[in-house]
Amino acid sequence: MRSTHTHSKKNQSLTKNQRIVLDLLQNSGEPLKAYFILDSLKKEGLNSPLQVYRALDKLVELGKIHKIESINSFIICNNSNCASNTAFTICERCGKVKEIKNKYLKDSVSDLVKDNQLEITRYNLEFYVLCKSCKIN
Amino acid sequence: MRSTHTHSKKNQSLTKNQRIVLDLLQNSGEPLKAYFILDSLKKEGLNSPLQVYRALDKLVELGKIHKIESINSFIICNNSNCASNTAFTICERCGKVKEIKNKYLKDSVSDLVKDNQLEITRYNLEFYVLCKSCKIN
DNA sequence: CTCTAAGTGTTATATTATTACATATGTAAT
DNA sequence: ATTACATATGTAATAATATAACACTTAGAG
Ligand SMILES: [Zn+2]
Ligand SMILES: [Zn+2]
Ligand SMILES: [Zn+2]
Ligand SMILES: [Zn+2]
Repeated sequence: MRSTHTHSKKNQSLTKNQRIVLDLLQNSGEPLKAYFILDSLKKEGLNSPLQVYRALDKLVELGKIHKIESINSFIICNNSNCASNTAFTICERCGKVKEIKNKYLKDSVSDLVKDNQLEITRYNLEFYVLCKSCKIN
Repeated sequence: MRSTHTHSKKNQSLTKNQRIVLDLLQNSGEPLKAYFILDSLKKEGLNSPLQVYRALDKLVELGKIHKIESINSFIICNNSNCASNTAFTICERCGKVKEIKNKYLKDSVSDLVKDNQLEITRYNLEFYVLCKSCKIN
């Protein structure tokens, strides 16, 4: 059984623009910038920044992609359960980004913010690291 | 004993531009945007974005201020020991920002990222919340 | 004083993101 | 099939954020 059906079903309700932007991010796996996405999808019929930003906004809203704020880039969600909570490691040296997969993260981070008068609705965690290969070299 | 001396000593090595930008952020206490800072300091002699960005860069480097990535804003460090590690709560409703003061935070967050092949050099944590007063209303 | 590193002033330009508005499409009720 | 509504699209213009390049100045170390 190929994954084609599952994949298309999962993305079934997406519009054409949303789909081609999502596909690009999915195939890339890396964080991409909005104007890079625009350039890459000129041939697919995307002509203006707004078309890209609208698709990105919707995909973020759906939790299918995340925005990495400190590098103004967007990346496919690799975790499937983070909603609008994001946690990434970003290598200071090579720029490689990895989403942190830790299903207990949400509970853990809530404990960090002790003030119980606050209600955490979502979070964005950016850990700058030296990645495995950059640490060696 | 007034704090004037301590304060000026602490900022002694700052240049004129760095000082006036820092003073503005210190007096404000709120996150400010670069171009707002520029407008506010026209009368002090700041004429171009670059003058502001250069001062901001230096102050960030010195750990005296922080950049809050998700709102492209800068805020005075209210913690004095965070170096380039930042942790904020941002109210989703009113936008109020508070720096999280928790001296154990660094250790705690390191534990979150289990992969020991990674070396965390710094972090930027943005917790979106409903603040005390917004929660009530 | 001389040399150097850091900072300044200025203009221009690059990058990131939104406003405004007219048109089109999907979906559900009639 | 027609209407109504919400959502998405296409396009042009512009706003907001940030950096490059270059000539000049200042502060400190030796
Ligand atoms: Zn995710
Ligand atoms: Zn690396
Ligand atoms: Zn701080
Ligand atoms: Zn609030």
